[in-house]
Amino acid sequence: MSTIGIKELAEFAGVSVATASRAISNPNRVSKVTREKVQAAAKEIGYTPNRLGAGLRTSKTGNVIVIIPDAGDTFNFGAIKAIEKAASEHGFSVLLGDTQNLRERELAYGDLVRTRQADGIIFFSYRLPFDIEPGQEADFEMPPIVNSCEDVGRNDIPLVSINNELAGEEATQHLIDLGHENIAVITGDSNTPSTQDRLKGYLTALKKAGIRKRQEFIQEGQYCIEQGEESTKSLLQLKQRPSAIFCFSDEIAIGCLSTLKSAGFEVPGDMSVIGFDDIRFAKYFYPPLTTVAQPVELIGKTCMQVLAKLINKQEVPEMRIILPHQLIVRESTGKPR
Amino acid sequence: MSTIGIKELAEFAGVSVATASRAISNPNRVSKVTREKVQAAAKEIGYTPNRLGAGLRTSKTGNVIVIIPDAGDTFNFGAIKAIEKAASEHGFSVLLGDTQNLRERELAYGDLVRTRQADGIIFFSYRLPFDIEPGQEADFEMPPIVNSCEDVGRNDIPLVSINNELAGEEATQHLIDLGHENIAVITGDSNTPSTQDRLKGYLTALKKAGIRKRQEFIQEGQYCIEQGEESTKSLLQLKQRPSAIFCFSDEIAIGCLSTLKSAGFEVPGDMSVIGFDDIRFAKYFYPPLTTVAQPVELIGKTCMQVLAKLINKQEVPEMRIILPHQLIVRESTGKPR
DNA sequence: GCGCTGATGGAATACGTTTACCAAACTTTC
DNA sequence: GAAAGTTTGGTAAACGTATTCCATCAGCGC
Repeated sequence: MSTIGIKELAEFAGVSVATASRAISNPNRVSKVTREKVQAAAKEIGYTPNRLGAGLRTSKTGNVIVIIPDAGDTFNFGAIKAIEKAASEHGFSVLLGDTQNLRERELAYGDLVRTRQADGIIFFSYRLPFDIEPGQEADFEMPPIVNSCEDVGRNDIPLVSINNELAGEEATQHLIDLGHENIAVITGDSNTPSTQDRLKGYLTALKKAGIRKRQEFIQEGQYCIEQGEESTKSLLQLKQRPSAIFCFSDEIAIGCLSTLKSAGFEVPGDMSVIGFDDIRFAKYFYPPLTTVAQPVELIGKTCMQVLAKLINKQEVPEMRIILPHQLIVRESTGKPR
Repeated sequence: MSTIGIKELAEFAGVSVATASRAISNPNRVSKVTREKVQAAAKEIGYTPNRLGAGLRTSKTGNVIVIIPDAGDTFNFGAIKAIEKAASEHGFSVLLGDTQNLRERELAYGDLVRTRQADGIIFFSYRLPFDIEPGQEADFEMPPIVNSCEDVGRNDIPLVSINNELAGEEATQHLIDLGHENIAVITGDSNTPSTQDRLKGYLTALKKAGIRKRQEFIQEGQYCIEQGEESTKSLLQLKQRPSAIFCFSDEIAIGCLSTLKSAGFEVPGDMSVIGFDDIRFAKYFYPPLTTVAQPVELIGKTCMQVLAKLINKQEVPEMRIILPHQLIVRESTGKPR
């Protein structure tokens, strides 16, 4: 059972191998007549090009790898989905690289482009998926790679993100505007630039309003529901309790709301809660969650556009693309009692 | 800048190409001494095998494609994540194929194994990602493929699923046990076997309890939040309203709960609600959601195990693997008023 | 020393495609 | 009808690897 390759196709269509190849993968270098003839023949004998063979020749796989600490996180996954959509429009397939925050897995996925399983990388981690010292120059040629949502601070790698600091400030300001003075935060992983920046923004807002920072109001954590529960419990045990909590992700807010409810606190009556991300469940929370929306669709699309440019060795006009966020006021925030 | 291939590696390590290749990709066909020597050399000169070249030779890519109608759905995504984890343990990478229920995209992703971009397929759709008439024999050799969660009813393709009919019956029975007689359902896509089976189970439970089926209590829909909202509104407008709603997915239940709340209904006081899937948010709903848990981790792991067997041309002992579901009673169901 | 086993070397082939090269044929334009 | 341009054919090389074939060699038990 010999497989049908391009030689068989060429023979069947009555053209040369060269022409057959041109007709399949470079349709405009061939006359319309032959193109259609070849394509019809391909359909008839059931020819499908072997991308491995082609890839070996052209050094392209048509895959991009998305490296992400926790693909299960709703915000992260929204971004992946958006990337997948954009990728397929660009003719790429996406490989999923869920690292569970393990360095070993980050490196393994980062290797996929060196081993020619992928043409490029989009990563959502706060560290590069290569063995490079943070400040250092790379001692190898950097593959096509874009940095999304977490700014690793390299100016040789394009960044696609929102302005987390400003967003953090605005969220805090919203609470201040409502009259809150005792505002706690539950952060994400303090290694991540996103958390660091949002925290900066929070502090800036407090300072501008002349509100003293209280260390016990800053609960450092992880971007997950369980963290929201735990940190909220800690906050409720404080002698001087906050009247508002700024959760650095909507998942944290889920845990926070749930814990508040169990403890008999009314939201926003007894406690205002604001989230971050605007995941698609946010408006279905009880109460519907005030949050800072990140434009996931746009983030995904932009990442893929930039990556495609990099892969095709085109100029990337802007290395730091800052996309707009938006404060979405729903019903989980209100005036303090 | 010549790339370093296996020739260079062999030369550097002082062995033949054959031995170098054996040491890298078939470690037990070579003595420990040489194996370590070669691997050390590989590390030193930074050799990484080109999987394209290897793949071309071996006809293996190391990728599997997961084809799924809506990867954003929390249940679906849980399964993908589990597959990804299992895949990486088996040495595979996973390609993400979100079809948005478009036939064209299903076929495109199904083609990935013919074009040798993937070695196998796991699909969550109710139709095969190939052009085959439903009842027909395939006129080509079926690639390694496993059918997950939606039984397409082919005995030449392994199925990994729960028993949806039984699960549907048990969920309904739970409501009956609580004393409900007016039980509505909001289904998923009525093309899907999962919805068809759950519906069968629902009807069986009613019948066994001697409760008459009411057509207006059966709201056909989609597995999404918006459907939950819309169908719940319809149900609330009925002259004779149900006292309990069985939502065929937790996402539907989110929409349902939200609409009930807006309409001033207490859950479970005025209306009991039960979901399906036990997505990780289910227990954080208000009230925490009674639901039927699907073992997503196990589903993902099992799919990958079976697929790996298929890819390695090993015997698959069982073509229909039915995994256990579990009714999880939380606080969204109770006795009718 | 003999025969046996297991490890290795050297050379060559195949996987399926793209593309460069050059020549030939065909089409359009003036 | 000639010149210029476009399309095609034929051939061959290249991409990087695994693997086969056979020969060789080292080590080992007897």
